[in-house]
Amino acid sequence: MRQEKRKELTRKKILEAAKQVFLQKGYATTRIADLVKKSRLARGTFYLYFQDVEQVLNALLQEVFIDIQRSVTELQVEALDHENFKIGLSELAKSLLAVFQKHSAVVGLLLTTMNSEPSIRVQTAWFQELTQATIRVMLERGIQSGRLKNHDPELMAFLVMGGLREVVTHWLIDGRYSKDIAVKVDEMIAIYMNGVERETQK
Amino acid sequence: MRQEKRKELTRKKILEAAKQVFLQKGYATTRIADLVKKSRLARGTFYLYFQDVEQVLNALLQEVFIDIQRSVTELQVEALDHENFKIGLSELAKSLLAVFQKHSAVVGLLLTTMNSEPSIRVQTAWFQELTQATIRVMLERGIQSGRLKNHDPELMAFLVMGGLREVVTHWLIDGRYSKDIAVKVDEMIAIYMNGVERETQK
Amino acid sequence: MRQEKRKELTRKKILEAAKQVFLQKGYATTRIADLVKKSRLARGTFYLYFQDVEQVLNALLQEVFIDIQRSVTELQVEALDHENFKIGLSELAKSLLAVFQKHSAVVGLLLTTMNSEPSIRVQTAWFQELTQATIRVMLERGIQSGRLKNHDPELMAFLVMGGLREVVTHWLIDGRYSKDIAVKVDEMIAIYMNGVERETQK
Amino acid sequence: MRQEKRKELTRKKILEAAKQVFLQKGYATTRIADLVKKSRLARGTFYLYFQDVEQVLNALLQEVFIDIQRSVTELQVEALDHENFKIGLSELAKSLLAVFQKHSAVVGLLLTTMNSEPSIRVQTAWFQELTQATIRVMLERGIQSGRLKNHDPELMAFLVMGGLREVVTHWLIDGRYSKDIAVKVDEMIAIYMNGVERETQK
DNA sequence: AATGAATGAGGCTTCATTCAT
DNA sequence: GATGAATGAAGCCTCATTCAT
Repeated sequence: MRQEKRKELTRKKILEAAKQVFLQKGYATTRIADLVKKSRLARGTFYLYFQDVEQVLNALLQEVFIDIQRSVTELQVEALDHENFKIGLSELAKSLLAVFQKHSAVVGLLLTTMNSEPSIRVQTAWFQELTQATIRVMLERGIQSGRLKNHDPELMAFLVMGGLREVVTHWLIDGRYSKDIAVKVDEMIAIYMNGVERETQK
Repeated sequence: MRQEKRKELTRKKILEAAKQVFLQKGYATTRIADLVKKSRLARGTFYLYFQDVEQVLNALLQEVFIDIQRSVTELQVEALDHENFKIGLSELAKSLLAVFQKHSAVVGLLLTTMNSEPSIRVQTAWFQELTQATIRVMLERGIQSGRLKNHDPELMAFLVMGGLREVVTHWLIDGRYSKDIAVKVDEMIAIYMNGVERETQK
Repeated sequence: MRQEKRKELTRKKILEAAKQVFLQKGYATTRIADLVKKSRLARGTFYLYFQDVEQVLNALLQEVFIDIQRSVTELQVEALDHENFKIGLSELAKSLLAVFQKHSAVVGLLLTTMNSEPSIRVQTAWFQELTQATIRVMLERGIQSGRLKNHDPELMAFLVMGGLREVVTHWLIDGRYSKDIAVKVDEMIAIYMNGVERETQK
Repeated sequence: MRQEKRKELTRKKILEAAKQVFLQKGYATTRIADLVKKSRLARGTFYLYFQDVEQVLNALLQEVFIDIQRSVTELQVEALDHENFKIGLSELAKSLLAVFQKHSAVVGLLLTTMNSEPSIRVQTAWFQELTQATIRVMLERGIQSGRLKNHDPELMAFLVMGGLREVVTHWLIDGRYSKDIAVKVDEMIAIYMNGVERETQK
């Protein structure tokens, strides 16, 4: 009982240290020695909980995975059934942003590592797939219900995914849009929904 | 001089080897040993040309930088003056894609490394900035001339940049859209220009 | 703690190995590999205690520094107050020789390295200065008390220092004067005190 | 004929470069690359004249050896036969100093390297021996002729040798006694001849 | 459980040396 | 003769991993 708690605490220490170190010097250059030093544990202790740095990264990603997945699946249904599609989308996006902000360090990590090493891409594939799938499903339903134009759902998913990542990256990592991120999200939706071209000859 | 040629050849050997190795095992895990093995040179020879692996990456990026910059600046003017804005955009995009395809390995590298480690982000900042600037200029002129809606140019630049990167990544790295990339580009432009929402109650 | 003792032991092992290796092949050509081989430790272990070979040399010199300084300062006072100046000097010299003999390997090292590379001269400057200062102080007091002629104390210090080093070098390194070093020291003192010229026309 | 001169010139270039480099960064850390760079010759050219850095050192020492030996042997005879022994000594010393000054860079090198590495000690042994022998011979003759006290000639040679080296080192390397070196030499002789102790009870 | 000293494989870097031009 | 690109052995250093305490 006591042991259990203590073990959990030590594990947390490592994860917390990792978050900070990854943020400071990046995942690729982080050594076990860095984690051990930051967490103020002994070198050997690390190996009682993780095999290597990658496992620590995965553990961190795991944490956010659950939250992101829940937020997406719960809201997806509501969003689609919403009489006003745009408002539904907006809510989905904002709920997602709230999760991102809660785990900002790890999400930042996710965004910067997901496209780097082949070995890591595997670990972040779930995020890619989850996002892709969510967007595709929404688009397909929108097309079926006649509310959306008949564009290639996959292509559209790529665009939204990429745009979202770019904006979130600047938001979380560069400290852009500190407060008015919600406004920007609505602008994003407006652009994707109605485009930027003025309807001249109307 | 014969020597001069030989030097140039050796340098090329290293760069060529690096392209292949980076592609295969990713930049972050590439060792000098990998490069000298692939290029079939002696360990010491590497140091006559580069200090470390990062310098090799930079040399590769440098090559494409010139081509990309030229392609963008040359066509930008034409695109903007084109009577049909969309066709101009399409041509700009396709010309850019041609450059990307010519340097596909390095551009793939650029796309995967640009958002990773802090140290590398510095090296790829030019690409970010060039793309951002190009898109912003075009948008701002479009807004001024009344052809485009008054959206935040920076936000729009992020969206296009992100979407483009996502699509190009799947194209170059995953082998998606092998042939019909041109079609997809036009679809991308259509989406950004006119949005995906159907104008129902018109 | 057990650990503490073990650490101290390992450090000692390295220092002991260094003493032997320096003696055998000289400081300048000693490699870390030599030290780990002689001390029968792993390559990496060396770096837990020292950064490079120079640090090992400094650690060794540090040890003797303390002993030499103590022996010199303690006896200096007595020597000067001695009614018979020469006997006082003799005792000071012999006490110094005892310290030299105790640390013969390191003192030999000190004598051979002190005038070599610029980088090392810095490390042995304390010895130069200590010796210089000691001799100067003694001379100046001797001059003031009227017991010594009014020669340039610095010059005199150089002569004694040089002579002492030469003799000690031959004693410690070449194995000269194995037993009668004490006799020779008294002869040195006699020479410095009364000169070698016969007082002919007295 | 032409070739001969050219060869000699190239050799000189290397030796001159070596003098400067040795002076700047010390003998032990001087690399062939340093000599090649300073002499503005090609790497391969070096090997047409010398095998390694030690050979260059030896060549430099060789030059001074001849001058020193001549100066010593020529003057030795005169000095000993001089009716005033002290004046003879003084002239010998000053003539030696003139040679030292002429070759100051190399003599400085000689003084700093002669007691370092075992391998180099061999190369500078001639200097040790020459000086020792000269001093011993002079002392022995002085003793025989009744002008000098009956001290151990070898010991005395060590003292003079050491003192001389110390003073010359400070003169050549540290820039001490820039002008009044001659005065100091006479003071040295006075000390060795008559000692520093005042003849109180006379 | 936790510790941290010790290990040695693996990667980095320098530099003497060769050899084709 | 002179050149300097290429070489690879030798030394340096880091760091994941083990293990006795």
